[in-house]
Amino acid sequence: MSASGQAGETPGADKPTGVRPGPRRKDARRNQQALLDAAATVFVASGVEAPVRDIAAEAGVGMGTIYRHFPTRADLIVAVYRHQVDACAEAGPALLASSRTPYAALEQWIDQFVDFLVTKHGLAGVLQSDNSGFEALHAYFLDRLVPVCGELLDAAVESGEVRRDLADLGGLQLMRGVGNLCVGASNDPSYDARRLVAVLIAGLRRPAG
Amino acid sequence: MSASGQAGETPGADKPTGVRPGPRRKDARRNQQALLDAAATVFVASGVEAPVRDIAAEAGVGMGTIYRHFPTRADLIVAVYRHQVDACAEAGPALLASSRTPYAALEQWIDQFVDFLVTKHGLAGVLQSDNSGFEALHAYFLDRLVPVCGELLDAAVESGEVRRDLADLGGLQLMRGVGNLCVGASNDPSYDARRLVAVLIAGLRRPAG
DNA sequence: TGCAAAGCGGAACGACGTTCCGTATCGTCG
DNA sequence: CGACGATACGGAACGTCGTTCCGCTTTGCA
Repeated sequence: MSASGQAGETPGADKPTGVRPGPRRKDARRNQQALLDAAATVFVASGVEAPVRDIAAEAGVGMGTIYRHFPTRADLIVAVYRHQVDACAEAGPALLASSRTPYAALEQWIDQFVDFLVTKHGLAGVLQSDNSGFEALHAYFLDRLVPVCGELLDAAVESGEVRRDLADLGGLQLMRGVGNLCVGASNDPSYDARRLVAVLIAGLRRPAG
Repeated sequence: MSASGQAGETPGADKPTGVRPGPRRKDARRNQQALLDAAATVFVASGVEAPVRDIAAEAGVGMGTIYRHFPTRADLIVAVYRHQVDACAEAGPALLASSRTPYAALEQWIDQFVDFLVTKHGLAGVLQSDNSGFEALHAYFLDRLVPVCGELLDAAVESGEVRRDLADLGGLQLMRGVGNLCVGASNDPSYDARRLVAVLIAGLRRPAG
């Protein structure tokens, strides 16, 4: 099941973040880093849907190299944004501890997530499962973030701030909804994803005071 | 209304929507209809993102023919779903007149719109502006539906059911939000777009009674 | 220093949207 | 009724994309 398939190879169970067993050879390691840098640059300039060739060119490597290090573009995207995703995941419990109420924590966490998505051109558009070849990206983002989101949601239900009939909505659906609302947000200044997400989150709330 | 691009060819500026200016020659008219039927069939079978060649093959025509009748795939999609879009547009004022409150009308109208989107595989995914070459589709759907949605929203604000601070949200943003929430809904049974849309619409409501 | 193994570049492939143009068909006018 | 120009047709061809493949180069170890 291709649990990981990220930069290096992590055969066993997944190790959360952190150390990756880089390639054995020095030039390979250097190219891998060049690829990551180039991808980050190109993603900022042209969005995450930029042609693979552009990234290879920016890094000064051939097509074979890019695909050996990152079997699919999704793996590259995951590698580039991995630490930001991890930061977002780790922010969840922290917010839950520091905020006044679970709902406030959920609000802030979603805000942070939306910021992340909106900042990266086209990232949200690629999070949809109907796209082809992005299972890895999907898998990583979701595996990492869904449990956090689910916990926040559950806590907010438990505290009575969120409608009980939404208890079974689940972190996955909420995240997909939020992600979907962010699609196209970076391209069109007349579309305010943050505002719509805020409306969605407001809709979770229990009606009467 | 109508800014553009529909079935036939538009030599100069725009042409009024609604009536098809069928081609002058009989075989042309026949092929155009065959294309529409084929497209409808293929869209149901493979989604609206099906390759143009598949549609041409299903219709038994060549590539040139399909592009002469429908300069871009978006025009074909618009032509196929035009009457459903029109029906949706016309349902707006009717619901406003027949429902107990403007908010109820808005709810029902959105429901109908979501049904439409979810039923067509991948249609929602194509409504995003970040995709290429779908301006025509975007233009038609939006030109037709946005004013209706805006009216319903305005009425619901006016009646005090919807938060006043959302008065300037506009039909466009609300529709884009709803459309975005429907992305990928047909492919993944675990994602309930209708439910999330309901949450979004609930979020429009004024909080305390 | 030699020699696998590991890694590299980029040509090549297939799918796609779209364009182009030689040919076939239509409908009209003589 | 039989041409003849306009109209429409088919499908090959082009450019772009993601991805694969393979002959060559580099590396690191003995």
